[in-house]
Amino acid sequence: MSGEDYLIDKAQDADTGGEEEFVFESFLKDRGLKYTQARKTLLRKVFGMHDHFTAEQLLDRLKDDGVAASKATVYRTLSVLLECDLLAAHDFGEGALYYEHTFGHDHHDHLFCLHCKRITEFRDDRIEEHQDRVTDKLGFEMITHSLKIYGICADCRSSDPGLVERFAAQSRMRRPRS
Amino acid sequence: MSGEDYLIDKAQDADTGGEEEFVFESFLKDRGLKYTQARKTLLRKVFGMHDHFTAEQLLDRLKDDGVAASKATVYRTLSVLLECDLLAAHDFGEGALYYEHTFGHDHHDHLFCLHCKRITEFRDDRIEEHQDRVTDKLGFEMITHSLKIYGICADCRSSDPGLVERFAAQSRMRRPRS
DNA sequence: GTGTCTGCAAAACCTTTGCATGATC
DNA sequence: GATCATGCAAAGGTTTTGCAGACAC
Repeated sequence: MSGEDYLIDKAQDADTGGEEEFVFESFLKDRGLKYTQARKTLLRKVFGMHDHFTAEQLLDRLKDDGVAASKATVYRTLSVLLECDLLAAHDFGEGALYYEHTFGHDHHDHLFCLHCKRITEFRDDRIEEHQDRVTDKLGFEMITHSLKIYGICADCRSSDPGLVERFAAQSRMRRPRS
Repeated sequence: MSGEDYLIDKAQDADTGGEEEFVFESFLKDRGLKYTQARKTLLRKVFGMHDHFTAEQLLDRLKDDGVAASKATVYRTLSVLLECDLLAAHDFGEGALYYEHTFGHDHHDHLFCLHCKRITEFRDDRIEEHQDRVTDKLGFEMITHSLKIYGICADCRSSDPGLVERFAAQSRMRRPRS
């Protein structure tokens, strides 16, 4: 099995055909909520970010485009997008949450480079199977799960081989990764 | 393989023979830090807690015993204990961090009951092997990792079977578990 | 005695919320 | 026109930090 078999190609779903707008609008209508200009703008921006991003980064991107929205509106909109499953949030212990749009994506796990903060997605069905087995045996009903692997990516390592040791040393410091 | 094979028995290492004191004192001495009364008290309290606990819970326990320490000292001491590997911290998305003392414990993963907040430890070597395989293939140097399974434990389920559905519904709301 | 610790209160940090104003249906 | 959304600023929670006095070596 080669590395490519694990990787998830974000570019594949770069073009969703705008279907997310339909999902969002339906979700809002169903609950008597309004499809406002701010929500429209934010939805497009979020689906235009093909990496994981923080609320702050989203705010900055909006400002860059001259299409500002307030911090409160950004957080409130992200919250609605989470509820309607168009968005997922992940905590990598960096203080702020990282978001990614998920339009019918399968579950996946993450590699997080402690140096460049790059996030790589992967999926391993056998890990999933073993998780199911563990919860079955222990009588635990799984609702969700998260597997995060922290370390140094190949690019960072080749540009500075000492990184691994330095980050390993501080890995058991204040903010937890585990 | 039965459920017991996965479980980690915390009671086994309830008595460390006070060896952690030696480790802590050595660590402090090596860096020109002082083994103060507050640190001694906190170390004992931490190693007397055989479950996961938050900073707040630790503070409360200290107050109950009439042996108060300030919030600042508690946080600062926890931080030192993390550095010398006598303690580990885990974030289950509850707002505060959960700590557990680790005196030469092997790595393990966690089940977190969303209802009663009970934390169960388990270990599955095959999951670990698959993680190594993934990082190898992707050229990623793993430093640490965390696998957390969220759901409802057997006890909670038997006392209220509707819990699973209720928690599943709110699982994609604001605070992330993934 | 020098250098580190402690406690207090204030700050930091990300995120949420109250309220008056403005937009949507 | 009723209701919901927005923006601002203030509050929320946990954790960190600055500083003056107290302790350890």
